[in-house]
Amino acid sequence: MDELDAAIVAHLQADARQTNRELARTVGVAPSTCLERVRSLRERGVVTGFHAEVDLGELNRGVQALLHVQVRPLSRTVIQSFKAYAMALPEVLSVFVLTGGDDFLVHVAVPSVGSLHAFVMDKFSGRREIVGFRSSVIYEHSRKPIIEPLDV
Amino acid sequence: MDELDAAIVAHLQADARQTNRELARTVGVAPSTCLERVRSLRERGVVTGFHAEVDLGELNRGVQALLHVQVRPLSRTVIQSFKAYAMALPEVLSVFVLTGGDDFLVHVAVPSVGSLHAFVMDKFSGRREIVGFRSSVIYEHSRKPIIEPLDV
DNA sequence: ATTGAAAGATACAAGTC
DNA sequence: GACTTGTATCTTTCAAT
Repeated sequence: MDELDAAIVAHLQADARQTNRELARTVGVAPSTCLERVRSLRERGVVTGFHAEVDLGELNRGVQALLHVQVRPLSRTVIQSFKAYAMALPEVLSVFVLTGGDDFLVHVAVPSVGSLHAFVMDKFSGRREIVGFRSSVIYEHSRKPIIEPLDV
Repeated sequence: MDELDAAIVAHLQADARQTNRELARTVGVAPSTCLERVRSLRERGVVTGFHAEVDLGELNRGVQALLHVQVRPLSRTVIQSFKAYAMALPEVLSVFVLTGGDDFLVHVAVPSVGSLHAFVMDKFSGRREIVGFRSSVIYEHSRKPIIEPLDV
């Protein structure tokens, strides 16, 4: 991970579809060198994939929320099965498992506030392992476009 | 947004770097048709960009946490400036602004638990607008690879 | 709106320093 | 490890359906 690798990783996070020639010119090396570096970054697992980003509003999912869930008992089985259950729901974007093991944070995106209410009622209310529940609507979510390596 | 658009959006989320030919063959149309659909999806803002995904561990950021922050007073200025402050910190991945306006959720990735402690102390402890603070280490974060449109 | 073919640009591999 | 050159493949445009 030298300076060149870091520059390539940064530019690929910003635009994964620029041509290898363009990327090479931007970071100041020959195209073949750049291609080899990108290949190496993928093989080493630094770059894990290339993905299109979508607009949630355009996908009829303009309302986002965070669902804070507490489950019991604190067995591996309960935690794993709740996580699998949540990830299988179409409304869910991602699931955070928090240390301690009793807390989940579920990030969802749904068509409307009304459908959020229905979703919570239909998919979470009945579950016996849930002993605590709180939902917050997201007013705004800013993700950093480029994630840089931190100094050791 | 017909079936073809949905299929293209799904496949581009899974792999943004497959060739147009390959994508066309997968969804069952001619390459030129596929190219025109992708262009239209970008122009309509359904697909907002193409980005490389990186491994946080490889970037020396193997420890993730969620910082729950409450600020006061509830003025637009305080909220905006706190958000801008957080987004400018290299350790921060994303910031959620929650409805009500008093709550932020800050997603961070740092090299170690020790550096998390230092980060919280150095960057949040001193700030006068913060009236509540709680941090949770993330044991696991599963993001769904493909986000699908929901029915109206 | 979709298609097929033609023109220009690109990725990728081989060989050299 | 990086660069230059050559070839196969791809993107992109355009006239036609």
